Amino acid sequence: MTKVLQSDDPKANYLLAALSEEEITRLSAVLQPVSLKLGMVLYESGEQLQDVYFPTTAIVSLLYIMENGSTAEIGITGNDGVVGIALFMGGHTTPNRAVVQSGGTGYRLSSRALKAEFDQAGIFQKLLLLYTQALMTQISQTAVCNRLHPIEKQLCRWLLINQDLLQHNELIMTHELIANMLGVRREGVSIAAGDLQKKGLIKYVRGTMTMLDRAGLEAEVCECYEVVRNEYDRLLGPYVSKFRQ
Amino acid sequence: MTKVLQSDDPKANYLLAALSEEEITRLSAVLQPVSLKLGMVLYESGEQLQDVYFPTTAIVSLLYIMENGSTAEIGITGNDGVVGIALFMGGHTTPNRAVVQSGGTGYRLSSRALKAEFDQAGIFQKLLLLYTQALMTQISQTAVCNRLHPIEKQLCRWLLINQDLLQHNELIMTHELIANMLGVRREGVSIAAGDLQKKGLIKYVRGTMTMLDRAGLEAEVCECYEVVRNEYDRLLGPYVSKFRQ
DNA sequence: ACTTGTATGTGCGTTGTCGCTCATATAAAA
DNA sequence: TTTTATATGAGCGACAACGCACATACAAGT
Repeated sequence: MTKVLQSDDPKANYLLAALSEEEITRLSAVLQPVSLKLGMVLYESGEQLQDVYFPTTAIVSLLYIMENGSTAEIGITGNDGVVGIALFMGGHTTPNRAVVQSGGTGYRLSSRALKAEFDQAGIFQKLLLLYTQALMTQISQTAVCNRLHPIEKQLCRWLLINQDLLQHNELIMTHELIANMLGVRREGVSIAAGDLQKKGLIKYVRGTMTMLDRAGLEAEVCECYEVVRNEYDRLLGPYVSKFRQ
Repeated sequence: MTKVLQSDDPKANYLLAALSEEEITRLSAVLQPVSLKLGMVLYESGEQLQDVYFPTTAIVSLLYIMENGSTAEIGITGNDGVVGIALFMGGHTTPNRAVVQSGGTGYRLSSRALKAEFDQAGIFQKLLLLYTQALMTQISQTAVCNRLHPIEKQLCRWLLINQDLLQHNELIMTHELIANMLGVRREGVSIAAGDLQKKGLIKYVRGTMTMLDRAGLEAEVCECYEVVRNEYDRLLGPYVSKFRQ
């Protein structure tokens, strides 16, 4: 596999792109470009974090694992945020797992460097805290959505969120894996996906799913999608708006 | 209604109790004791927050309100935490409502005073961020619990959480209100509560519910309760352990 | 070409929760 | 005491999601 990192740039991550000149020069000395491969575990539930990650093209899923082994996604981070919040929040770990859901690139920052920069109390700190709040909204909305909305709506939401973070419309993902994310049965996903395909909104074959009609998906999705997106824009829009289309 | 505030003390709130001498003297000049009455709305969804609240005997519920009016609780704060996280996270507001679920007392801190103290980057800041992380765990677990566990288990969890924050075993709360918290039908709560009552774990009459057998409830509850509690203890235990029994 | 592994489709019966309606019981107000 | 409001109990049918079992279809390797 060839190194694709040269075409990348820290500014592909919205948070890094919004830093001051001073901060970005300080950080670029310690930011390490990394290839985040599909399935890679960035941190395990309960395990002390060593680094935070700023995805650029990769998408990382925050997964909750129950005692009986069933899983559910509580949040998704791409180039809109940072993975490893527990490091600057002070907990050093969290009871969830971070898994690369869509392979790509990102930047790694060591715990030490992160704390040093965080304690400068500049824009960096501000952005990290704002992103954390945005993530809380995402998690909250997931809680509510799980409670009140049918699988098909949730699948739409999940697809739209992923499309926002992807640079393209193709998702390498089986129904089985999606089911693990949504915390439902594989069959449930197959049926919902089958419906969406009949409606012409998506198409899929053996592990790849393509979003065909974004407007159509937005018409199907529950309010939860927009609430989270609007809140992200409200919180971070002033800093990153120029980078979102 | 008589003022009951004289018997109260900021140190009844775990976070305030864990501050340094210096911090607490600085803050006690600006902390205002307040009576938090049942049903009082501390902030509305989307409304700019003016103050944060440190409950002492009151319990505050973080409620999510859907477009169709249905509600669901995403978190609960009592004397273990602080209400109004959006103020120091930088968002100034959040898409949820904070309602007093159990009347009592607390301390109010103005936005200005909060920010001033937060920016001192002392224990106060550290505790607020740690509590925020604990709250994220609570919200995450709610998301997962909503997805995977039946109403009766969730009711057990909700009762235990409340008991932890109460100084007694009696909850002034109708099935209808509990249903709004859990985001389920009133009948669902009635049936679950009826079951628990048959098992002798609780008893209730018209708007008051009494926890009779804590060990029994702990035997019934899903893992979600303990995960959240353990994570709180892990994060804040070093600072507040002496104040929890 | 054939086998094997994996992805998706389909069809059960079961359960939990839903929305609805109405009955009953208790508390508060008149 | 009587009336009124509110809290809880109970009984429908409907439906979404469950767990399970198995069929089919496609892909990769031998």
